[in-house]
Amino acid sequence: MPELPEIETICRKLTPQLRNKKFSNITVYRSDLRVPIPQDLTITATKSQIQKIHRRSKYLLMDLANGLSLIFHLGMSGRLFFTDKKTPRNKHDHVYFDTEDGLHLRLRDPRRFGLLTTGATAQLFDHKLFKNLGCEPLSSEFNGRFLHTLCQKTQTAIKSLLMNAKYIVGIGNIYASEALFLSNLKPSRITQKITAEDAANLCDNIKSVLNRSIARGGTTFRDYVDSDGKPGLHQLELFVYGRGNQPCKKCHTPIKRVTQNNRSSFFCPQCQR
DNA sequence: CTGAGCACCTGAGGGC
DNA sequence: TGCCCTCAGGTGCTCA
Repeated sequence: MPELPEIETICRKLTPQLRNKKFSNITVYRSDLRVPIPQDLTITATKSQIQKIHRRSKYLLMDLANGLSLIFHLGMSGRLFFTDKKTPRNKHDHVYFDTEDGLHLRLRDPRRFGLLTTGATAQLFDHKLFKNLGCEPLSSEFNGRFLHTLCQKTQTAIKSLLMNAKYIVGIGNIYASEALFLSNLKPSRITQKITAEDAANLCDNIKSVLNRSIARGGTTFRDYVDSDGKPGLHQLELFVYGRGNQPCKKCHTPIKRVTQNNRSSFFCPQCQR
């Protein structure tokens, strides 16, 4: 479900509510997510202060005072949200987190493509889940030259490259489609045919679409909500994603939907080349 | 090694 | 109402 802007939104919302607090109790109802939830989580992650909540790629991380970090991934259908403790349990509410001051957070994930595990904070980026991750698109390291070099040394469709986390993290199906539209590049354009100028432009558009979405609390295309149950607003600004057969907002040509790597790609056949 | 294809899992929505 | 199909914000394995 969520891409970088949605995880960033959740991260920013959780920080003021959880920082410097402790989980008094964690209850696991179902542990067989994509990566099984460790048996000892209910012991190791309680009674220790939450010092920092941050994001790497589409992972949400909570660093605890005891040197352990909680690692969350929401997959396609995951939600991390506060609710009343008395709210009846949905059958896909896999974990309950109670804080010492009475907050109640739940992890819900119907498809179970997400994960919740732990890792040593000091060696987090040597962790199996992180060690092969590429560049953060909102960092200064990610610039036009970096992207152009990447395009030169790979031979694939540009959209596949943008969505490949070993090169660039956090960009999923929505933002890849949107950034390519803003750059007038069709998703199937072969990377080696991307010029330095295209790459610089695409890089700027990736940053701006991600930043604009974060500013609007993310994109709610189907059912994304943040930790307060609020949907995002960026879907109001989508140019192509989910708009198959509808007129292009720039030139009125019908938007095309094609399948690429088993995922839908949307683009304007007139504006994007 | 690289890149494409598919599996993992559940639910929603449309057509008949 | 039900059945069968397609589709869904991700990732990682397998195969050529």
